[in-house]
Amino acid sequence: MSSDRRVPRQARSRAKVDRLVEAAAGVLVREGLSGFNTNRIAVAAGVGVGSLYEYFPDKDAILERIIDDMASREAEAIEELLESLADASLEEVIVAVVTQLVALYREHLPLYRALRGVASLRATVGTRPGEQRVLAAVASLVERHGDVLEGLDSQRAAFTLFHLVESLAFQMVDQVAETWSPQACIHEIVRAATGYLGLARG
Amino acid sequence: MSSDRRVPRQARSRAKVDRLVEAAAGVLVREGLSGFNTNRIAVAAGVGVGSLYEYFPDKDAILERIIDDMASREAEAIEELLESLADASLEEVIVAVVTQLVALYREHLPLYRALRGVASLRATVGTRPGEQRVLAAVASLVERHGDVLEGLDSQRAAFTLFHLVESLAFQMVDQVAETWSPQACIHEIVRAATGYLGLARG
DNA sequence: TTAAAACCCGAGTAATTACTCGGATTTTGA
DNA sequence: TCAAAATCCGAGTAATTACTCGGGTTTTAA
Repeated sequence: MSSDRRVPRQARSRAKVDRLVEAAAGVLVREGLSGFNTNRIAVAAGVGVGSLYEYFPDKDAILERIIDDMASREAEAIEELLESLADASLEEVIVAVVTQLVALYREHLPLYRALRGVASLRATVGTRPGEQRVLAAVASLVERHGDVLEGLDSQRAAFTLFHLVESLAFQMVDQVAETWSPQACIHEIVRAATGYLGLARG
Repeated sequence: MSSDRRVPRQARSRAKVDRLVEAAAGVLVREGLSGFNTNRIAVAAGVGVGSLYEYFPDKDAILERIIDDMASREAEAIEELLESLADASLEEVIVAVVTQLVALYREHLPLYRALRGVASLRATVGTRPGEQRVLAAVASLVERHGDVLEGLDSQRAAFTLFHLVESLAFQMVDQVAETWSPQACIHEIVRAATGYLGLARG
């Protein structure tokens, strides 16, 4: 399960590991998965290959680390937003989350493009702790607004709502963000989410 | 652009190419992308490596072929369904398409799992002719039901609707089909789709 | 001060693998 | 019938690359 490699204790080595992860992400973006090799990563990070293997048991561990970092950053952003909007209406929360997600994807589009494919290739799809936590937060959001919602199982609704928003946000940023305005993207996704929940007005 | 390799003319070689593609898909499913190598594919197909390279310029071309085959099969299935339901109500069409898609993913889940990741890694995402045709068909569907729909741009709605349905269908089959019944999956997706379109009843 | 611990390194190795090539076999069409 | 075209093949090659290892440098703490 856990890495059998050295844990960086000194500031020097901790910084090096960070550089390594960042450089690796850059390599993945620039060279693609087929160009993602440890020698290149080491060079890009200005580090010897040996050092890389001091801290990562194998190539895959670096990839895993990149994915985990991104996933937990995204999860944290959403969780924070949900917390800070604990008293807002459901519509407001949805608009805020969608806006945030679209902005996030736009900002880091190349990396997300690369990671989407890579991540869905792994065995651990859907079992990342970050995703589980977000799902739980969304479920509690749904429960808290149970009065406006009718007969929705909060677990199910959370799954549907989360994947609905996330998938659409990525697809739009990835494929039509050049054509559609960000507002248009957000509007479409919000319409889908509120529509699913039955919040839409005539 | 186009392959500079031999085009199979005799029945023998056409059958061989088919066996090759099928075997390659099997290798991808069983061994993953990292085990997807031409030598193994050739053995699995009961064919010499040399023969493989008679008909495919490189390894990537086989992968491309597998993806294209799957994508066009899916596109054709949807197009046929849309045609055969030209006179049905919008709800009926949506239920039918969602049902079909969920069934399709369930039937070939391992291959779809493998291909989703691989496909989204390619440069040609979103530009497959099959997808373009489906998008056009959905747009025309939306236009035909313009009376029930209000102020929806058919191009935009087609994109949103299509990706909404396809992403949710895959995610559900992939992650919760063991937990939820197929009916539950279909219900959730249909609710999202009709909700987006504003067809939901009070 | 100094030994131990932490850190750094990159040439080298062993394994993998995409793809070629030259020649054998089969099919076709005149 | 027979030459040209199509097909088949798999040992071999050149390139790539994950990872090790032995030895060096820096930091820590007693």
